[in-house]
Amino acid sequence: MSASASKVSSLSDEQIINRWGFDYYVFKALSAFRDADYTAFTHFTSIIENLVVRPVDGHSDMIVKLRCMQFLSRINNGDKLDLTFEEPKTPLESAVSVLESICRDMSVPPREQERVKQAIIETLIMVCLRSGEFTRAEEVLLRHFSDAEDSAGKKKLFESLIRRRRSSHSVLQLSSYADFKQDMLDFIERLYRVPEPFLLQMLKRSGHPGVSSEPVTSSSQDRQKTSAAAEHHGSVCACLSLHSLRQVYGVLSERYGVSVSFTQLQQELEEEQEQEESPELHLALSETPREQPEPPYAGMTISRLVQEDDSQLSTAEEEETQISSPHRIVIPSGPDSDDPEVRTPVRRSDTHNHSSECSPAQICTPARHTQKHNRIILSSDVEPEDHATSPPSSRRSSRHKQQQKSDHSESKCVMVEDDGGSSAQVCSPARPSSSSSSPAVRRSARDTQRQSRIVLSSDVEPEDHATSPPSSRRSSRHKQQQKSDHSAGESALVSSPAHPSSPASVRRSDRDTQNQSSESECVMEVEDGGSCVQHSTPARPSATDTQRHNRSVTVSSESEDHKSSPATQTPRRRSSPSSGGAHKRRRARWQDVSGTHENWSDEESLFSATSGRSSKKYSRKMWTVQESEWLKEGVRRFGAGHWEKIRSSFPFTGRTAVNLKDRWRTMLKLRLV
DNA sequence: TTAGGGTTAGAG
DNA sequence: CTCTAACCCTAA
Repeated sequence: MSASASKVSSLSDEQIINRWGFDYYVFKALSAFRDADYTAFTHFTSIIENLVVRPVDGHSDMIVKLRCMQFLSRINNGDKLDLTFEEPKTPLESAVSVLESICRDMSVPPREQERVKQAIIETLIMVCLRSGEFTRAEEVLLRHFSDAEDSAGKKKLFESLIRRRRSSHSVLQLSSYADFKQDMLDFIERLYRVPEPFLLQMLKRSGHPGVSSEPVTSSSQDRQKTSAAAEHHGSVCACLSLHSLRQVYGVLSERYGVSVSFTQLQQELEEEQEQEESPELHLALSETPREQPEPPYAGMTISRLVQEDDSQLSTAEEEETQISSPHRIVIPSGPDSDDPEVRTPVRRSDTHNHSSECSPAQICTPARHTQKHNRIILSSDVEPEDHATSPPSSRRSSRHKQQQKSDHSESKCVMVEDDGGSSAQVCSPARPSSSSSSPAVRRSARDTQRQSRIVLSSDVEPEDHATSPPSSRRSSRHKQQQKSDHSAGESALVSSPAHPSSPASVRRSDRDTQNQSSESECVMEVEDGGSCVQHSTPARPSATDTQRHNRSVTVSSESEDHKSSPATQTPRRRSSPSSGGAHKRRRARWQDVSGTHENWSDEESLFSATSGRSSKKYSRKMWTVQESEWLKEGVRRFGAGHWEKIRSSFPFTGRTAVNLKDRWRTMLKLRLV
């Protein structure tokens, strides 16, 4: 017990519940995509994006799901050439990158990978041709088009269309982008079947009418497979009859060495139930820890959990241990085999326990608590806002002053980074009334950036700067040879937040019919305006980070004298503004967040696209807090030096193992870890 | 692949 | 111009 208790306590209710929400919205997003309701899809991805900013109990399947969402978001916006998810790339090129990540993580047959990639490239070329972007089409053709024989004919055709500057051709007319989207969806679904989310199961179980239990169905899959997959993901919580349960229990207990008999167990359950209605026991499928189990699993009791794709059994052993306690039965979901999903909730007779059952309280997640907070951003929408669109631009300038200026500005929104490490964004209700009363919503609003900005930041935005074009980069640049001495300067300044590398993003204006862009009213309440793509969020610049670690670092640029030996010494945190500081700081962060970086590049946005491509050769991408968190978690989990492993265990995009290593070095230097 | 020194973008 | 986080290069 105690063990389990501690386990449970390691996760906050928010993490657990956010996880349920996450699973649910991923499921809904896929359903929407399948139904060709792309507006809804973008709305769901927006919600997900916002959700993930909060601490979430993350498991590895979360990464898989996020990748799928990223992929589909890019596909969804693939016909909008003016959008970008990653700096210079078109949405479909970004989709190819995501595809590669997916294939790396999930072992996709090379042929399939090639086929999908080729389909994406062909579509991209057609999109370019249709919109008259011949140069770009040519570029794509040369760079990515397969040299395979079977595509030689197409290549020729495209070449000729490009040469003749033809943007209409029967081939172009024939292929519909909508079909392409569905094809891509089929690919994703073949690859990873999303289990029915816990929340839906609960709803169903509670007898709520109108809940369809149908898991995602994929056109190309047979039903059987579907259900098998679902089971296997462990998340299905079907109620079994007592009889079946007994049988299943017998088999499993034998297999895993559980000595408690079913009857005993049942009695205990009943007793407990009587004593407290509380929900405690549920048999559930526990999640199998996907990667190696790290910590001791204390008791995992829980129910639910979505399991990953293939669950491996290796966990069986571990789980076994846990089983010892009578009430807690963990049944590993087996390999694909037939394991039943079990979970019965309470004895079936009492129907009403459902409710209790559902109570979150008990959910524990499986082992490794991995990243507790995954924060990812994904926005999908593109927003067509017209006018103004919030001037994206400015962000950079504001940055430095964040500290100060913030003060007066509002106080409402704050970003909280937690000290604990998780980063949370809190927004206090900044916005005024507006519709959203519910907190929940608050963030969601984000989707449109503008809104989000507004909402969240209410004031933050220094509007003024808005204009400042980021562009002003200084060209100065020749190398300074003199760098000599001080290397020191490590001042704590972490300052610069990420600067957006690119200026504003422009957002595309036309909203097309497809609805892809979600824009619309953004969802919930929020003001409708537009939405935009970038999500601004999280990224707080490093400064933030720093702070989060409590080291308060200064933001100021003042010089810190350099102490000669910087690194080691504590970079004094001097400035931290004491007292009131907190406020300010936060605000500052918030500022950053909100407006400032619109371009937190790719990374930031798992789903979002920015428009406006900047074609600079390479622009540096500042590390977001989320990325740093992942890195820390990765080091904690795998140890420093295992960069590649860490990289592949978190949804980093656009970061190489070397980048991770460099970032870690920087973090050490700054004593952020 | 990683470690570690050198280079560069870009803020102050 | 200075300074530094992010990047790059390359030996091991």
